[in-house]
Amino acid sequence: MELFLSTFENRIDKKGRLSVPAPFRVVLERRRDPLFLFKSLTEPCLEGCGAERIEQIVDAIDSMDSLSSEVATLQTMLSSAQEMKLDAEGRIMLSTDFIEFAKLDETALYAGIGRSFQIWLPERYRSREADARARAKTDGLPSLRLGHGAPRSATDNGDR
Amino acid sequence: MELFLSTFENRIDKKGRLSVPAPFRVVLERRRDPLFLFKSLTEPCLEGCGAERIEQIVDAIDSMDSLSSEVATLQTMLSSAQEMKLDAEGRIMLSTDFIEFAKLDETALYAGIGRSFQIWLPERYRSREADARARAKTDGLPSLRLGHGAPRSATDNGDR
DNA sequence: GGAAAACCCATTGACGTCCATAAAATCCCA
DNA sequence: TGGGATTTTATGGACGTCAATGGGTTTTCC
Repeated sequence: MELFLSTFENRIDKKGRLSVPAPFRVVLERRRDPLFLFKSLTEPCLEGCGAERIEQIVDAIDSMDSLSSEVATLQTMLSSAQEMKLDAEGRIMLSTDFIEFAKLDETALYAGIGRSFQIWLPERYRSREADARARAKTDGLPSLRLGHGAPRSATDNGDR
Repeated sequence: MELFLSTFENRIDKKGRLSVPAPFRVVLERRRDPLFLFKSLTEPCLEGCGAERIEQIVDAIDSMDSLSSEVATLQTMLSSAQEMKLDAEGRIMLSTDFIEFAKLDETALYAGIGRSFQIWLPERYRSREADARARAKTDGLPSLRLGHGAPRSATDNGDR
């Protein structure tokens, strides 16, 4: 598998250490990509992604008007981003800044959403999930135009 | 890593010394680049970068109409730039000019924004960050669909 | 001679590394 | 097929290292 899927709940110990789910670890190892976490711009959760996403943002900033508010927004993302090093047991250390931002306490919920994942306070995530399901019932499903999304082959290989 | 990311808060001691965050130092050392600081043109903060970036600005000036006001603006940046020498412990000495410009007092906040970083008075930075997040919630996220790779939509699609 | 800068060393607290344990999943062989 | 054995995973704690910080001493330049 090469995508982040499913959800996992793990404990955060007193030192702020948090195990990365084993299935996510194999995805990261396979991509041979460092892991970055940053604070979501729109929701009280953390987002995990690979280096290519970070580089995308850096390049976007360089090509935009440096006075635009969009640049300020992208800079906010970068300045909250941290490269996470896994210890021998596959754990990351969450800074107090991260913990407070996502309002985490003793357990964290990983939600895999394909090419990236999010980290939530479990109760908060579940209530959002319930909202989303309710909305789907009233508003119907977003149209999924499949097939034209990824014109490239499966192997992506973003080395340097 | 080769980018300036994340934020760090360090103290300015009585002598005006300020530690450069260790991750930033390794970026500079790896590029074997001296560190330059200059006053931001648009905000009350200092900007830090390597020599490479300074040369970029110089080249940009050379290729522009020397009478344009943009050139004058860029020249203003250069004229405030100082090469910073690190002491054995990785600290720089801020001139009173710099300190007054950014209105720093006891602690300074480093904000990594990719190829460069900024130095802020912590409270000032945080209020600006809050503004950016509020804007992102109402205006939506900047779309960054450039570059190569997967033509995904923006980050997480939080709004609806 | 005095102020400021460069240099050197000490402290402390955070973080990375290593090791131990328990629970769960997987394997294996009768 | 079932139950014991082995491996993997999650979690917790101990300890060493290094970054950040502060203070002191020497050097440099008016």
